[in-house]
Amino acid sequence: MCATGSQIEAVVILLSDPLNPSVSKMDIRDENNHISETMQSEEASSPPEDAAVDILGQTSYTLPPPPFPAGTPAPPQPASDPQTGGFISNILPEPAPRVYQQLVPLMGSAPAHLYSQPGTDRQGQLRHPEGNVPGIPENMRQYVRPAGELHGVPFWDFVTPPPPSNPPLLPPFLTGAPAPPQSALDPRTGGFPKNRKCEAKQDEDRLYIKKPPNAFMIYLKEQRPKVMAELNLTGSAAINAVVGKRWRALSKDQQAKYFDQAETESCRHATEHPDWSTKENYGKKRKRTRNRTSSTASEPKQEAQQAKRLCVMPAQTQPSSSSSVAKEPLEQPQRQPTVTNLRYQQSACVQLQNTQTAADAPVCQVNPVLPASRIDFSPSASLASSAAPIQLQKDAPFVSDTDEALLSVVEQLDLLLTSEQFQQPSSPLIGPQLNQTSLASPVYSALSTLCASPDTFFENQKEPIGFADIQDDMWSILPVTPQPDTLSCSNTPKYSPNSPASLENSSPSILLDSSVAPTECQPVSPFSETEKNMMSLLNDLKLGPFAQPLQPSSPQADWSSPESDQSFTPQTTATFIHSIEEGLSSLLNLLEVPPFFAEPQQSCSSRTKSLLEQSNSQ
DNA sequence: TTGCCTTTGAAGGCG
DNA sequence: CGCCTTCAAAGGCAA
Repeated sequence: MCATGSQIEAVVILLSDPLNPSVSKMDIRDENNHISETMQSEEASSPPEDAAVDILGQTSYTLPPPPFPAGTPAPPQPASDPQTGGFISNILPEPAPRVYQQLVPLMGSAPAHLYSQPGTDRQGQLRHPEGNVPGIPENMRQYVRPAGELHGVPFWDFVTPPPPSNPPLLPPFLTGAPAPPQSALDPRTGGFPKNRKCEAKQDEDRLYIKKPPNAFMIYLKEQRPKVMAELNLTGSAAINAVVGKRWRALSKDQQAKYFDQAETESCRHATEHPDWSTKENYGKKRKRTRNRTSSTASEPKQEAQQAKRLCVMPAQTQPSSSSSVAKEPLEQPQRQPTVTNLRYQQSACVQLQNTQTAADAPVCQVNPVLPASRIDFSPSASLASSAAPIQLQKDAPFVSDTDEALLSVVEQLDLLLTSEQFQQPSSPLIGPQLNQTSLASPVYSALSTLCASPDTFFENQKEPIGFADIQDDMWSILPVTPQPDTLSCSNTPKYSPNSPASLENSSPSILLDSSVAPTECQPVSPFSETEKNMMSLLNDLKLGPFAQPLQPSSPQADWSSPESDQSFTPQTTATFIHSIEEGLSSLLNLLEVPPFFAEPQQSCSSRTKSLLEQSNSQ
């Protein structure tokens, strides 16, 4: 996955088609019956696995390591390290580099990639330690540093290059970040300065800060477009009644994820508006409307709209769209299923307390919102938000299916990493080692970097990241260990840890086969069906048209050159993105991602189709 | 142009 | 503590 800045634009603007679900007109009276039917049909909407395999097998690249450590002088390595498949080695660390602090995965959230203050001595302090960094591949250890220990689990800092001098606007799906990253780091505090315009205006006009949504509101927002399509309803009152009915039909577990989201939103809201309370808005709504009535024309409304755009506009809302009908399908999906795991909730709190100064933020049980100097830009953390940071909405590009797909994959990685299976203490492959190994992966870090500065990510990316990387990543996180509940003989792991060395001459299918053969008594496969599917899928990844690395000498020129076989023209980019969209869609289906994304008809955006058609016609 | 409708949950006020 | 009110989203509709 690589592209120039313009090509990442292409990625970003690959818009989702408006939802085009097959409308099944139903009587609301049948709603109860429909609930289970819908769930079943959604589960059955996975595209054929074979298609996913075909599509996913597009590219193969060497693994790009993370950027050189910010605390060390730029290593005199070539832009493309033949050993590591390195990349962005010629990115100069200016100004102060940021440090992504890699923590233990939070509850239902991506592991926090925390922007931390690199300190005054950026040449020395961030130098990677000489000590061992458990769980980190050897060729990556120079890019990390231990950052502490939590419950016996070490975590580490991941050093990345600094943000560009003119950081780009973030797409809406990233706007959950607590502070706008387009602002330069405050040299004094190390954090992002607050939006002065918004702040000043808020002081001036006391901008209306909305309440954070509760769990049902999040669910309502997610379900409304579906209900509209399924029942062919338009009135919100009727729709809300249906959604309310569905909400009550949900189990506690199903509702839990929405409560988690609401908790996250509440924490974020509390951090962004520490002085705000619900009584702040008490009576204000009617009061505002009364004021609006008494004031002239649309000024108050414009003010309110501006307030929305500038300060508290939910990321799900497309700012330029005033058409409710068109807007609904473009809504961002809410944060998707989170793993309700108290242990990680607690860990999150500990981490928060561990990494921030006192009184920086209220104590959050989940997905703590960090002070400006330690902003969590992890993809899933971005997804976790529905509140946009200040001023990013106006010109923010749309989010494409691909963006969501990538983020969803990351989220799924999180889910895998935070699943019970990965936390069983008896497994040698779980816990910090596996987590850190996988989270240190280039794709994961690249995705995080992409999310931190999407417009420049590909500019800085001197080496492509392809599906081989994703393959390695996904494969690396697969629990290559028997599941205790399926073992019939012993608890002794039958497989070596899925370290790079152990996998050196192994393919997923080989190991998959070996899972049946090598032991004396193994009537039950130790792998779940999902794992098998993933292994099979990953094993079938093929070399694709982007398998050859780009020439690092003039990367951007080459990438944009239509004469170059290896270039990323808009057409090849479209093809590539198309494959990502469909491939990830299939992959997400295997991972049982909720149907908000895994609807096959949405896997290829109209924009992508258009680009593909252009490509074919040329 | 504005408020109502309609849902659930959170939060604050009040007795 | 329990009850009540308001507000989060949002799009049609009546006044």
